[in-house]
Amino acid sequence: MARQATGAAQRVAVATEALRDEKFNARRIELAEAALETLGELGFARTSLREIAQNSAFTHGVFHYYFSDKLDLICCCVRHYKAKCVTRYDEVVTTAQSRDELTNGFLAKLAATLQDEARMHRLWYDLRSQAMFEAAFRKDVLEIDKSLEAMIWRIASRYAELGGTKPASSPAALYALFDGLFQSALLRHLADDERAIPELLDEVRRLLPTIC
Amino acid sequence: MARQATGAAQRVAVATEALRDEKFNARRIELAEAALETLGELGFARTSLREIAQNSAFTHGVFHYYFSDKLDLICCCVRHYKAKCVTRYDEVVTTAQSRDELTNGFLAKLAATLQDEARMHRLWYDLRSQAMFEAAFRKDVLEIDKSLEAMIWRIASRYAELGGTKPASSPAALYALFDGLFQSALLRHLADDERAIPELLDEVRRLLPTIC
DNA sequence: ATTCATCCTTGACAAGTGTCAAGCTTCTGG
DNA sequence: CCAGAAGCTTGACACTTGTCAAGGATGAAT
Repeated sequence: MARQATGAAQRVAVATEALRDEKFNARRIELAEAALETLGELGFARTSLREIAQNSAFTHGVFHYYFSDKLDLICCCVRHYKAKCVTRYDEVVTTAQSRDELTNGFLAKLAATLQDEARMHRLWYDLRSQAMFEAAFRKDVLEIDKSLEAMIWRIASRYAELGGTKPASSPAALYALFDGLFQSALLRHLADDERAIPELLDEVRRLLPTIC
Repeated sequence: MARQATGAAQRVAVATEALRDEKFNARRIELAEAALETLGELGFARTSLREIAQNSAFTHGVFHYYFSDKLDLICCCVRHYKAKCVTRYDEVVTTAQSRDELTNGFLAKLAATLQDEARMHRLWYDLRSQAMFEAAFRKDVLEIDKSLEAMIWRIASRYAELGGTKPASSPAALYALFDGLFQSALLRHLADDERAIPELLDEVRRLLPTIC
């Protein structure tokens, strides 16, 4: 009896703790999402905890209840950002039935994200640069970079498959190429260069058959 | 007579002013160089004027004698940085008499600069990211990016010429590819990945014949 | 209804920031 | 040699920063 009661109590305790953890984590993500807004607006260098709090429903003290310090918060942001972006093209990859369809779907998503999520993209490049100075970011950043490389590779593989060929480059080179082009287009787009997006699309359209 | 004297006096005045300007500019560059040291060490976000001054032979007040504000200083740094790096491979390009010679010379310089000047390179990526947030940097950054693209194009053109062919990609795509590969290798190198540099060299050696 | 842990706010702290004015030193032209 | 300009230092300013402790609100369990 006593043993059973204890066991039940323990199970309850474990369950409630798990629930608390879940709630705790949910709030962490909520705060991280709010932080991402401000980070995307101002960049890492100019973003303070107070500014983040002001653009959220909370006050600046909360962040020290949910995060050990500023680095912890930003690491959480980076990790959360990752989950949202590495699946961007997956639907196109799985549904496309021809090279043309895949190309058009890919280019459409590319143009859309460059247009609509420019602030998140520039934040990514900002944080990746920070990782070159701040060791605490490196692990997460390198992991995301690998995920993005895999994402590009899925597109290239499928493109090759639809033409009955094999990609002509390594995953690393392919990713470097797309990332470089995207980064350059993003900078030009943010500098109000209206040719940035169309020229990126042209370049990618021309490149796809030669490298995949 | 009066006219001549006035004319001579004016010439002298003009000359001395030019001299002063030159001295003034020399000091600006000296200060910018000191600033680059600290910026390369700490990154844009963590670098303060006092920190820069402490790592130099001057005190923090000087910077407001020579620069209107912090942005002005950093813009000067960026511009100065440019001049030093866009000619990095030019000697190799002009002296190489064969594809092998050019390849080996290029790869050697690539490895050397990644090893020895990693801090300057990460600063460049940092500042290029800053330009996505801070409009004041954009003009200079875009200009440097163009110069770097031209630098890569000189290598590719010469490589093609030495084999009697034409480069198979656009200058923009080629630069994006090399920049992406370099950036990724730099991050890995800074994360103490010893395979970063050799793998970059392998990748570039493999790529050169297929794209140039 | 009371108690107690959880969640969040508030206000304060020390340290650090860019900026600038006042004044010291050094150099230069007369 | 000396006056005045140029170059540089010093110290102060207003403000922002991350951090944290004290305490109020909230909600669940007894």
